[in-house]
Amino acid sequence: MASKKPLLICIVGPTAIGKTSLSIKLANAFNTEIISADSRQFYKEMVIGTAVPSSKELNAAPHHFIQNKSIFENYSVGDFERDAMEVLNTLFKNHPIVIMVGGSGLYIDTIVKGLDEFPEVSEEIRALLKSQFEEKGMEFLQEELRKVDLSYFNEVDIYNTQRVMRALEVYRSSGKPFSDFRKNKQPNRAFNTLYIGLTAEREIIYSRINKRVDRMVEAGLVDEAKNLFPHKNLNALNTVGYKELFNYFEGNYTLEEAILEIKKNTRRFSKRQMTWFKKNKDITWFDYQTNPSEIIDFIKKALSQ
RNA sequence: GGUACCUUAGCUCAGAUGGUAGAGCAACGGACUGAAAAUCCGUGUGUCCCUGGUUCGAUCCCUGGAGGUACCA
Repeated sequence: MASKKPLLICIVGPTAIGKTSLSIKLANAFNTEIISADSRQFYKEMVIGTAVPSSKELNAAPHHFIQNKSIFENYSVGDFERDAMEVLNTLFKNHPIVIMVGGSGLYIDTIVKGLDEFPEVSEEIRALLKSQFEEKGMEFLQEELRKVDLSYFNEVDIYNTQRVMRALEVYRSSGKPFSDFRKNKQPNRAFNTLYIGLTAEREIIYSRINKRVDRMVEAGLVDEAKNLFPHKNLNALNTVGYKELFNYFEGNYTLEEAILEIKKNTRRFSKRQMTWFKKNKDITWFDYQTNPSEIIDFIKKALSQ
């Protein structure tokens, strides 16, 4: 490689495709460590439903950002960018290559491409927006956004409450329109990136998902969710595999229905993941059955160029 | 074997005095800058069982089949 920059290998792909297993093999092959970019595997209270790597897998290679947070903490992409960049920079001091795996496209992009800087938003501002939305409805928020940030108003899906509220909380915190902060600047990262994508035909992905959900239930997912049920309103628990079981506990579904819903929502999730990754033309895709040694050779070849 | 009813989208079903069809679910496509496993937007994908007939025109009516369900034997 011409430059002396270290290399971040990003392993991406839909859920249940085998990213964890590949990442460990690559970490061992290149004698390095793994950064997880998975917005749910952070949380130590969720184990079965998030398909966290097993203790055997965790012992096979050093992992970062696995079960290092609690569902009672608020954790966001911005926090992840700060924390992960710090770990990454430390790792690069001793490792020319680091592996990052994850199914959360935004989290991957955040490390590779960076986020723009946005102001801090206080809990009070967020809470007020929420209550205004509940009392006065979406039109009220849309109207404010139209007045203070016409540019973003025209761009955003104004029926997406999360987006509209986000833009308004930034405006109310800073007095400046949200679109002013969206500079889309590409930070100069001190590393190169190589994307490895794992994929398969839709039918295969879906059948792997269905089987994995069955295995999760056998492994005790229902009990795990039952213990978390009292905290069901926490953001971190708005998660496939848990929210459907909360509905079962509340009597809205039978257990069988809840399990079918988990499978369906996981399928839809995997489709959204693919939509995100398809846009990224830098990803080299491999079939999920590809022998890891073939992928290792591919990386070595890329390194030598 | 007889009688009745049924056969329309991947599934469950609706429908038009005859003008090639539509709901729910599933599925599919897309967006994405601190909630992202979240949130939001968009899309009917069809040999209307087969076969002759009547008709300008049949998925609809008539003939004859095939398959299914129920009841009677």
